[in-house]
Amino acid sequence: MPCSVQSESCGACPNRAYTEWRDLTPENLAKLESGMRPNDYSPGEVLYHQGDEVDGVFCIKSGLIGERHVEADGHSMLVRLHQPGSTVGYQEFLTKSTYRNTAEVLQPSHACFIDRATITELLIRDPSVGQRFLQRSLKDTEDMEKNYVSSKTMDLRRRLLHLILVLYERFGREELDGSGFLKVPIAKKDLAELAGTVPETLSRTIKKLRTENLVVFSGNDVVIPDLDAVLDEIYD
Amino acid sequence: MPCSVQSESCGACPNRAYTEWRDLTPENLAKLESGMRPNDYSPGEVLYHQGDEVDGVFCIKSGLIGERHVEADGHSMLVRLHQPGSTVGYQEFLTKSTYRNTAEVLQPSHACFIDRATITELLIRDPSVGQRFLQRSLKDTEDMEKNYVSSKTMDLRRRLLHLILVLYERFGREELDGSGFLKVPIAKKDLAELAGTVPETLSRTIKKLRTENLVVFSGNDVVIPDLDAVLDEIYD
DNA sequence: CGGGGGTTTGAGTCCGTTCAAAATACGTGG
DNA sequence: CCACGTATTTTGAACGGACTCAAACCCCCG
Repeated sequence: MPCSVQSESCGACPNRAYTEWRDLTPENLAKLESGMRPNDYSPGEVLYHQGDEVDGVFCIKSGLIGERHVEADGHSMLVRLHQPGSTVGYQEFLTKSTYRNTAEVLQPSHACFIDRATITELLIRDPSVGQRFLQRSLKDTEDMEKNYVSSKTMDLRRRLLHLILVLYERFGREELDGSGFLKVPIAKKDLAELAGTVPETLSRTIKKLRTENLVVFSGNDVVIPDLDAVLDEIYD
Repeated sequence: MPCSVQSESCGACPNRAYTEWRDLTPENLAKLESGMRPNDYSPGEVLYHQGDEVDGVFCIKSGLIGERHVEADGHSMLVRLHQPGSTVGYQEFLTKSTYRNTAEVLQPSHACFIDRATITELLIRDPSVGQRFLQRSLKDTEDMEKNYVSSKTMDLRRRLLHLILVLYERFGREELDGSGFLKVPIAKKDLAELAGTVPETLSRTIKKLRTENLVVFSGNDVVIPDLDAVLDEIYD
């Protein structure tokens, strides 16, 4: 169960500079703080379910959230990941629709729920909020468009290499010897859904990458001996 | 070659109610009109090329425009279609990037080019413009997300049926006998790219749909004997 | 009437899926 | 700390949807 926290300062939030609230005046920041509800979440919990009525958004302070879409036939896929600083559910909020996906906690997370009234008020008080959401939405469209194009023009091997590189940029670090190290923050099952495939095929592809010494998995730890070699593979 | 038209009134444009300029005051509307340049375009012409520097947007008055993405390896795909009322290139304009795709004229079209200075000015003068672009971007993200999910969870047959239904809503009409009629406004080659496949496979799928009397193509004329039957096929 | 692009048909191939089972990792209680 | 049961991951074999390559066809336009 989510464990409620008494009070919390958005002004002191380390992610504020990356959120849509970054330009708020102290006064409006106070309004935001008074209208939001911070919570701790454990992996497996959901912030909201696909199809639910929208009553606010979630601002991620720490951890990792995934948006999962499930089809009527049971097919499931991870649509995108949300890191600290990301506002989850803003799309559906701003279009006044129901949630398209289920927001699932993938790593222990701390997130703040912001209710409808507060966001609406802030959108009115400060036009920068709407502008930030516009920039965010433009980015999301671009990402999804690239995803779509990739899914049609690249085979799984290249898509996976690309995904690994994206994850490396977010969660990895370079070692002293120049190789890359990465702890994949999600289960193989979810990694498969993110890459647009099934666990079996992912497993085989990973195996092939290991034999070629391009990307070496051991559990969820990944070593990339030669980053440039991976880049060469992806970009023709 | 585009043929320049002397003057044109945005206030009298039949699509204005569907554009991002719908809320402009007469004064700002005059600003828009003075800063835009109307043109006629023939099929095959391009409004801009993938990779070009962005210097404005195109507002479609009539006709049909397609956004085509070409990969380094020659793979090409139609990303989306633009009908009258749509503003083409706004994404790249607002993100100050280069064009992601090539905007290609698919049907004889009339479009107005609006330069950077004019849009920037209007965005400052009237906040409703930014809000409209936000709503537009949210819709584009949703569309592309649905595209992406469909491409992974539905086979070509269902995707094509879905696409035909979308085209029917835009370009088709119901006949007296209750059947649907549709003139597909693009070549099969482009239809294939839009459906995320190649012409050969599209042709085979169309053939199968005809033998089942679900969707009957003859050239680019399409008859849908039973719309409900198609809907049943798509949704489980 | 003769190109020439677009469309269709045919045959073969491959990438990725499905189904099934083995192997491994993991959490929990003894 | 180890044993056990469960979930995840891996491996194996077979299938299938969509692609590729190649050729025939067709329709439109000069």
